Amino acid sequence: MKFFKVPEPTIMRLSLYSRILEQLEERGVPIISSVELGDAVGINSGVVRKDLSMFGEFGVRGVGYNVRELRDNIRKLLGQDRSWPVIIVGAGHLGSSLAAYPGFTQRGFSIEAIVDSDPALAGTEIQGHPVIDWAGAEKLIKEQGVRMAILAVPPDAVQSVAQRMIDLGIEAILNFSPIILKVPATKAQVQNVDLTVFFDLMRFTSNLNEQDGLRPQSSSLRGLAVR
Amino acid sequence: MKFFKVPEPTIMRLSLYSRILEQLEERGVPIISSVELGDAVGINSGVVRKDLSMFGEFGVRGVGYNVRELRDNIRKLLGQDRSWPVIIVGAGHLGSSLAAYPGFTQRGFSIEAIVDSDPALAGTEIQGHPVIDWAGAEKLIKEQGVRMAILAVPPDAVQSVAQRMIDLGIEAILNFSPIILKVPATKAQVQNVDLTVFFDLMRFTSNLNEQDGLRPQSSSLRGLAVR
DNA sequence: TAGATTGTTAATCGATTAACAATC
DNA sequence: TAGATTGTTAATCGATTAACAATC
Repeated sequence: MKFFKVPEPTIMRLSLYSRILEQLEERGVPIISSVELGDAVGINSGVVRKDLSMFGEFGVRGVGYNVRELRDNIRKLLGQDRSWPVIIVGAGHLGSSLAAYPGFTQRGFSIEAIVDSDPALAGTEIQGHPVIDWAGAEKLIKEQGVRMAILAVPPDAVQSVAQRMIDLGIEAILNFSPIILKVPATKAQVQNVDLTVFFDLMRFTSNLNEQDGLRPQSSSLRGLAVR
Repeated sequence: MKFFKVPEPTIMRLSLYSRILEQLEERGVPIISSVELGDAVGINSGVVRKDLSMFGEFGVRGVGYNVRELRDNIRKLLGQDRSWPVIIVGAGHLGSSLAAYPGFTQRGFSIEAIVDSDPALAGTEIQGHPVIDWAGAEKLIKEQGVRMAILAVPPDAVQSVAQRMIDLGIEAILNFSPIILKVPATKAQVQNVDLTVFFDLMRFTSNLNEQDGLRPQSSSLRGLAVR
């Protein structure tokens, strides 16, 4: 088999295309052009064609892309065509919220369990999902072939928890804890979703506007040197 | 005043530096070099120096950066030195979870209220935060000088909700709804936090590994053409 | 065939990395 | 002064955009 590097932005956009195509399919739209698809996700049509051409030739010149066909292909590429078992680590605020989030199920994941080190929690349920201890986690991961873990543990525990998960065979980690988790790419793929960074990004604009009393004016982020 | 463009990645890293410096300050570390700071957030030291030099000269050649001083400067740049009022739109699953998330308060935000269009909810409380209607929102935003809104509404409502918020004077939006919100940058700054994209990013790896029975081997994302 | 749109190549842009003079 | 580390410039890398031949 022949592998090639795929830019992360490309995969993120495939995810967006997938969602748009799903909507088009529901509305019964048979064909879409790269221009229309690009407009729908706010990007240049060339990017759409380039992204798709990395994985095959899905379109028909002079015509466009068959919506259902393209949707099916992208679903397959992203693994959206079946349900994936995941395990959540951490039964705190964030972990519980994630467990309650219907988006997981809607997007083809099934939350097998929530792991927590607190012995008082093992055996209970959160939103219908069993809370288990680490011994239970090992068993579950092996038996169910769980490949993905979602981390929502205190910052100081993240690194060791990740290591533990990798040792149990986990190969993809989505880290919601406010710390940049570093793991060799040969061990597992890690995605950090650091909400505090997004908060700061949002605040930067307002803070800057306040400093000079301006409303946003430029089309990109501006800076102001410390006086 | 002289403004200049700031790359978004730079601001995201400033957020990370800020957190590391906070920890160093707590531990009583007086000085840090760009190499150490870079290591802490997993990047090259040159990036650290370049990021910082955009806003001023914070270091001492041959010595490094004074931790407390640098922390204070970055806090000021990001607006972390005071509390910012925010408003959450949408009292559903996601909105409620966000309202319950202690990270907002910890990182210097105060949730003034949750707006919802359901008249049955107005007047109630979620996690101690009042749920209000749109009339209430208008009043609150004006009176409290709220500049930021966090959107957690159904996809089909996002665009109109954003417009409404901008009309009320909101200048920075953090959109958690699974849709790419598009707003002219002259109107407001928008950050999209599309969780489903992260899910797909995580799954892509596992899906690919499954297709050839491999464990992750390369240092970057790989692709496999549709056969 | 004429018009349209893909797949792909070349040109541009921007961010990261490497290197080093300035200087504590 | 000698050693260290910054601030900054030049070189590299990678992604986006523009352009167009291929082709339905």
